[in-house]
This record gives sequence, structure tokens and C-alpha cells, in this order.
Amino acid sequence: MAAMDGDQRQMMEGAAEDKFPDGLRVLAVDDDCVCLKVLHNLLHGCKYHPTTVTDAKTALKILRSGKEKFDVVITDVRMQDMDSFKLLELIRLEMDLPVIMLSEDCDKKAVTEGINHGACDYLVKPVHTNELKNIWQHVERKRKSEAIRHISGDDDDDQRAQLGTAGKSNDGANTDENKENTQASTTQKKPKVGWTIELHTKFMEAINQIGLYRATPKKILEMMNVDFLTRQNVSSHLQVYFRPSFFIFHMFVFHLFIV
DNA sequence: ATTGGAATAT
DNA sequence: TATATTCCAA
Repeated sequence: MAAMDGDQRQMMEGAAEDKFPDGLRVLAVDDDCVCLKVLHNLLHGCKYHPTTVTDAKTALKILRSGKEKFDVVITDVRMQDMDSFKLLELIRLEMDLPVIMLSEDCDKKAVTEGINHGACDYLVKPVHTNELKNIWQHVERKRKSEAIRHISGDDDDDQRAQLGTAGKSNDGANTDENKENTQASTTQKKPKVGWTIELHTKFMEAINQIGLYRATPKKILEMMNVDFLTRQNVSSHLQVYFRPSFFIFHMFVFHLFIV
């Protein structure tokens, strides 16, 4: 069945001529039926494949069942049955899906909290189609981050900049080469683990879950549930992360960020 | 034996 | 500098 006919009639502003992810599986959560309906229509208008639920509990149940797979979750911040931040936290912890928060107003506190809990984006109602057209990028970004297949982890420099990693960024003419690694030879190229924000967040969440005192590399590794990581990777990161100078510096940055 | 973690290497 | 690897004690 040629389900897609004339799909090349994309708008000129798309600029992504390679592939527009039609049928992006979006789980929309909002206890306001009207908003949910509107959101559903907008998502459908973006050629996505939306699934709508009216409460966080059901959303979590669907996600946990694994019966349906999703690429991204859009959830309202204010819901009755469950704190949306709790939902966000659980999703990030259990399935690591990109979560986009939705709010009535641009409450800076809520935005900050959402980001701190791992939300990848924050949209303000009313949501416009143009905003939804771009959410697939979060899925793509996460894919890229998780597929650590880069030689030197320099592709996520923007994320490192957000962490405040020694403000000096080498802006040399280092054109990152898109070297598609054909599977001709063994792909065991000793991939260096890039500690992205996502990975870092998982790392810290794991430590937080286990407890600071009894957090050991093996437990952290199991809690993070990232297949390509090894105990040595976690151990190495742990060693660096808990160097006093780094710790103090990190606290400093975090304090600035939260204020 | 296996693990955590400091020391060392890249 | 960031991450990997080595090495040793528990």
C-alpha cells in the first residue's frame, strides 16, 4: 500500500528535506478534554500519530505496559491525579522518553522545575502547529545522544556549555566529519563514552535513588540501565565527579542556575 | 573472585 | 581536560 503519496509537498520552511517523521508516535496527556482534543488535532495535522489520555495514571500504565511504543510524551503541568513532575520523573527514569511540558502560562518557576526534572522542552498554551512541527527534533537529538558512535564527543558541546564546563570552548575550525561507519569492519572502535546531560542526569538520579553513601559503580550502572556503559565508565565518571573542586564548582553553577 | 577507587595513561 | 585503563586493597 502506498500510504504516502506526494509526501514531498513539504513546506518551504521545513528545511529538513531528508525525512520528516510522519507518524511520530506522540502520547499526549491532559486532563482538560478540550485542550486534549485541540492538541490531538494539531498533532494529527502535523502528520504525527497521537494517542491521548486524560490522566497521568493511565499514561503511565500505557507506557509501562509497553504495548504501544512512543517517541515523545507531551504532558500538561497541571493535572489532578498525579503531579506532572512525578510523571516526568518516572518516565525519565524508567523509559527515558523525551518529555515536553505544557503549561497555561509561562511560569518561570514551573519551567525551571520542569527542566530540572528532565523535561526536554516547555510549551505554553495555546500551542501552535509550528511548535509541534519541531518536537520531532527532540526525538532525533535523543537518538543521537544515545547512539554514542562518535570519535570524540564534541558533538554535544552545546550541552556541555550549559553545564558551564570551563566556559572556554575551542572554536577551532574543527569541522566534524559525518563519517558514516559502514559495518565493513568490526564496529568495535573503542567508543569513548560521552557524558551528555542526559547521561549525567541519569547518573545523578541513580545516585539519588541509591543514596549518596551507598552509591557504588555497580549499583549506579544497574540503576542507570544504559547498555553501552560499563562499570569502569561509571567508576571513572564517579571519580572525576566527586573530586572536591569539581563538586564545589558544580554546586556553584547549580546555585546560579536555580536563582 | 570480584569490586571500589586511587593512580596513572591516553 | 575528559575519559580510559591499570593496579591494588578489601
